[in-house]
Amino acid sequence: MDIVCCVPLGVRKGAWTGEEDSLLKNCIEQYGEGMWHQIPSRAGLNRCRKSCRLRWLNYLRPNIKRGNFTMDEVDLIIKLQKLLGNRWSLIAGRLPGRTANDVKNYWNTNLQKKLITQREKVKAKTQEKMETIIIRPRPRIFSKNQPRLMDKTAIIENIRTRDNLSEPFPLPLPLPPSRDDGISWDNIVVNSKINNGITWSANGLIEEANIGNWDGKIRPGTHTSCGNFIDEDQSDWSDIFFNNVNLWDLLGDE
DNA sequence: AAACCATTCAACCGCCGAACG
DNA sequence: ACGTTCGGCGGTTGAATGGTT
Repeated sequence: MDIVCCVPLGVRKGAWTGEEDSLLKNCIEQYGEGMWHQIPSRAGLNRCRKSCRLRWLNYLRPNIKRGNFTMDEVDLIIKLQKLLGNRWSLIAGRLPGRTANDVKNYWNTNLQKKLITQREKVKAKTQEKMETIIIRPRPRIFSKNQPRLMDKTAIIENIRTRDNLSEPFPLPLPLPPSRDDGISWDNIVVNSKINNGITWSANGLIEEANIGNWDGKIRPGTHTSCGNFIDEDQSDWSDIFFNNVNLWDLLGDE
């Protein structure tokens, strides 16, 4: 085991002096990198091996690039951090002349803060949208093999039953507007346009682009908003529900 | 001019895996 | 198989510096 991070009694710590730097540099130029445990004695330094190694790698090594990070470098750091996580040595390996410590420091002092504030903004914006979305009716995709949607009579019957029994309405909620079922959607939905050319209009119609018209039937095989193809025999309530979720997710991008 | 606060970055700390005896 | 040493890494710290009041 290490002796408490290689610190025998009397070993110097803290900032390096110019004299120490030149001793270390001369030693490594003479003996080469590596064998760090031998460096302090060879160089005549009262420093631990780790301290010597760190000083060399982060400061004394030739071709170390100093100064501000360029836009390209910053861009690369962000991309690589996203890809690799906090693998600073790997990230620094892709940035000639930059050390892992430099990259890490730059990330901690600059980029992390920016990303956090950016995320907070996005989060706040999302919450704002959520509040709006919550009060909207949900557009739906209907399958003809859903028994309750086989015909409008069944729907009306379902509503009557539900109203009488005061039961919670089954998913997904609420039912789409119907032209003659007596339910007034006009108060709720007024030309609220959604993606893919699907429009809920005041008279209760879905003006469709690639989803079947609301007339109590759905044409066999329906494309969803996210490009999936639902076979007429595969669709069920959960499909409908989750497809709707996807559909409404798209609204978040507007 | 002085006190205070915020930021930067060099250096330290503790841990891990590989190599070795 | 086990213990020790070594190199390496990421997280953290704190002195130095700059900016603000």
